Amino acid sequence: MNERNLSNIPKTYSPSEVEDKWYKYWEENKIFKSEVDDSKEPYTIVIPPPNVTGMLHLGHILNNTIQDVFIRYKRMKGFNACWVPGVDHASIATETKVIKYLADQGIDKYDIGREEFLKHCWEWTEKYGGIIFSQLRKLGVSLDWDRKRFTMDEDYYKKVIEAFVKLYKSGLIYKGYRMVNWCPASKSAISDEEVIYKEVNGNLWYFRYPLLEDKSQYLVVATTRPETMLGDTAVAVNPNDERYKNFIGRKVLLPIADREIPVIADEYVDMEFGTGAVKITPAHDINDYEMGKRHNLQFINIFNDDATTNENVPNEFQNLDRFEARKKVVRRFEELKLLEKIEDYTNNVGYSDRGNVPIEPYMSEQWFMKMDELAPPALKVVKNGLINFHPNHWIKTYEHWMSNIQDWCISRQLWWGHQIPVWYHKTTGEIYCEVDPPSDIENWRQEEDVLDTWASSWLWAQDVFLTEEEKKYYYPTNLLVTAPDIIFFWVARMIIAGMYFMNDRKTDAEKIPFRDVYFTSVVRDDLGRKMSKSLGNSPDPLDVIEEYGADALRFTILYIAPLGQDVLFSPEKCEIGRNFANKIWNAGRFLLMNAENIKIDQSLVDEHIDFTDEWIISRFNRTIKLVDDALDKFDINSATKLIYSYVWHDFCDWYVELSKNRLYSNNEEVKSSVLTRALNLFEDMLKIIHPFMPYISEEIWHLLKERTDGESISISDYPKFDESKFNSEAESKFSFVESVVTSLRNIRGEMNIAPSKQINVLLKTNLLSSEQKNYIKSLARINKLTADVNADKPKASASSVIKDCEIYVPLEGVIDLDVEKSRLSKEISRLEGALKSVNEKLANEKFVNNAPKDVVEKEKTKQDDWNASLIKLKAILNELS
RNA sequence: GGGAGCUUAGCUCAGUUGGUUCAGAGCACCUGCCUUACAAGCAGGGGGUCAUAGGUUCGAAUCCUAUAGCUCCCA
Repeated sequence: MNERNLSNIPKTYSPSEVEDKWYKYWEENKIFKSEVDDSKEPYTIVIPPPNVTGMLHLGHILNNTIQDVFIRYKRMKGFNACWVPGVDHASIATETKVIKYLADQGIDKYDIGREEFLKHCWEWTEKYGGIIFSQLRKLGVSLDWDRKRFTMDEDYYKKVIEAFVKLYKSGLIYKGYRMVNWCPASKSAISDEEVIYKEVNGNLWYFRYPLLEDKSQYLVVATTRPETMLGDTAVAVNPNDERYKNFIGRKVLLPIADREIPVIADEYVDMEFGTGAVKITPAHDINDYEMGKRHNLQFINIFNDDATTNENVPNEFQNLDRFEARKKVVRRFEELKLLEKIEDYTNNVGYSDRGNVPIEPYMSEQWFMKMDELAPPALKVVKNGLINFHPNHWIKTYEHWMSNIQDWCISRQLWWGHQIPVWYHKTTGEIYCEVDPPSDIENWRQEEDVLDTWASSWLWAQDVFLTEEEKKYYYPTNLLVTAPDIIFFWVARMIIAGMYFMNDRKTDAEKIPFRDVYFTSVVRDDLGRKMSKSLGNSPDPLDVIEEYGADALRFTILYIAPLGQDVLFSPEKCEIGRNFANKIWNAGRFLLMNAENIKIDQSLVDEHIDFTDEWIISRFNRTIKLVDDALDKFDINSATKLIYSYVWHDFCDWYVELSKNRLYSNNEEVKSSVLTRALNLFEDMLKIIHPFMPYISEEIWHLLKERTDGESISISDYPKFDESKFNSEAESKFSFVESVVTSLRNIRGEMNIAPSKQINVLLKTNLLSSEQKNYIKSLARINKLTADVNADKPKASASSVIKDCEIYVPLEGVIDLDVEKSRLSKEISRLEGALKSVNEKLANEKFVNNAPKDVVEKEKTKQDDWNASLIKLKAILNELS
């Protein structure tokens, strides 16, 4: 593993060759293992559990990369970092898949029974359950695999059941017959949050309902769902609607069903919609349901649990799919000459998130959790800042939902999941709710329903820790990283669960499940469309990793993910990360190649220091500080940009180039000193890269020197910034050199001087040290550099001015005077423009009097500097003309 | 109908409490380079009335108001 072969480091970095090797090494050496250790402060994250049979997608990549960055960063900073992996059982999704799998073999779940069906579910889970874990490993995440959890684990299952029993006994769970969102595909209730609304182009049908006492008169009602008329038990109008005032209290004869139904008045009716007269189907529409209760109407359920029509409709309409029934009802109205008209109409139809069919508002018996007591404490801890959301505007969404929260329908008519621990006595009907079944089990029948998956995963943050000792140490966790679309499903409910079930703890700060919540961006494709299977715009992350490397994918997705907004991803964008990895690789390659001939000597690390060293050390310390600050603020995107910029532009573009002067000198001691220092800086740089790009940083870290077995950059010390290393003087010395060099390169470019051609340069200044001059000489490829404040201006030269320093490149015979004049003119007008605004400011008494002194001072300095430059430039231009 | 967010270069986005030429980065584009770490690279360059209209201020991309457009969530 640690064999170093430096003689032939390839020119390009090949991630595929190193990534698997290091992941194996990390696992074998238990680098990510965390155990209770009171001498260290814990830093804990629980993974948002993916579906047990789910596949890794780009949302997971973003989410888990962010978690990994924080956990690795904290681990290197000396925290006892603990990141708990796991999956949830995804009740409805898994059951749907297993049902389909069995159906393909001609097996119906009701034929084989609950016990047999669950065996198939477990087989399915075992077959597909490990896949997402191996996919996550590819990403390089530092999860503590010894802590793998599953919501159907025996321990965890028991916790879920205990929670139910506790809530039931406290009167917070009740059973009720009421209208729920029914998914006819899975034949189960679903919660409000599992309903997604889609715009559907449909129709508005206008039906005539004849008056009972005079069939030649009728009321016209408009509906988007004709088939539900079979369950109508009233027609409603607005009491203020003059058109219908004298219909109120009379009766109409409901066509087809031949039922007498009343015309009622209710403020709720919108006079503008349709005709202003509304058919009321209390058993199949949520608004009608409320109205039915207000007016004591009859509730007629016309559907079976699969949304086919039942025995409560006329014979010929029975056992039809709801959409078939719709056609037939419309046809019949047409035949009866009771169809007034059909209009096009776009409406919002609720779909079952999982079943992907329109949901049916449906009366049924369900279990509910009361929210009025549970919600307020969970709202409080977010509002008072014990839990912080990032970006914090999510608080408003959370607050709005929490303040308008409805009781939670927690029962599902499914088998795969946590079966509700309620038993009904076969003869007395008595209800028994305990963790353990009644002892005379033969006299009892257990509730068939299972719990909503979220009613199990809401305990995740507390019950992935199996012992009280663990819970005491690791809980509250530090950070939750999740997609904003499950803020209600999961985040809110986990907070509720924390506040309720952790009530043996004294303070709210100890009860909360996590201190910070980071809401990730939503990953979309390059055109801003949602990733979807049907569009085929969802790249397989494993293919991307294969092509670009896990580090490249990780870095890229963080680099392009703006804070709090959607991230537009395409695989090609991973070139950013791949190229960056290659840059790091080659910087390392450069240093290591030099190390073959130059002695590394740590005793020389503080010797032969010049301003370029002081500058890079200053820049590095500032970068560490800025990265620390960015991560403290959960601004991970800025952190990546800071690191990218430091590595590429400061270290590679300038420092490495500057170092060549001394590395290629003939003073062995200077060479040793420079290389040793550069390698140390490079190693520290790898450490700040490591949380973002764990593989390449580990690989090069091991190439830098011999490491003992089990050592890892993952558990090395993260660099601490040292304010005393900030060095403004060195920075300004460097910046002067940089400006002069850039200016000379610009002259070369504009004057078409080949890069290979050496030039002579005169600098009229006395501000430059000999060190600075040496660097300028080599970086600008200068043959002869003269620095003399009293020198005469050479004839026919290209020129530039940096502060008070006049730069001349003699080009007698080659210079194009027009090009040079336009260069100078451009610079002059640029300066004039800038000076104008400064002059105006300083001429403004109000500015001079009101602005802070230092701002005024800075403006004055600018004015002086630019004036000086301008005068010099103008003089130069004059001489050319 | 209620709420949240967004509008800055061709594209995607930074821009801390108003104050350095503050109008920036990456990608894309143009020009020149196989310079002994890297062509997945190096050097140089062009490009924006900061959505619109008002207002506050000595000073506005930044604060306020209105308008327009886009996205998402909830009902």
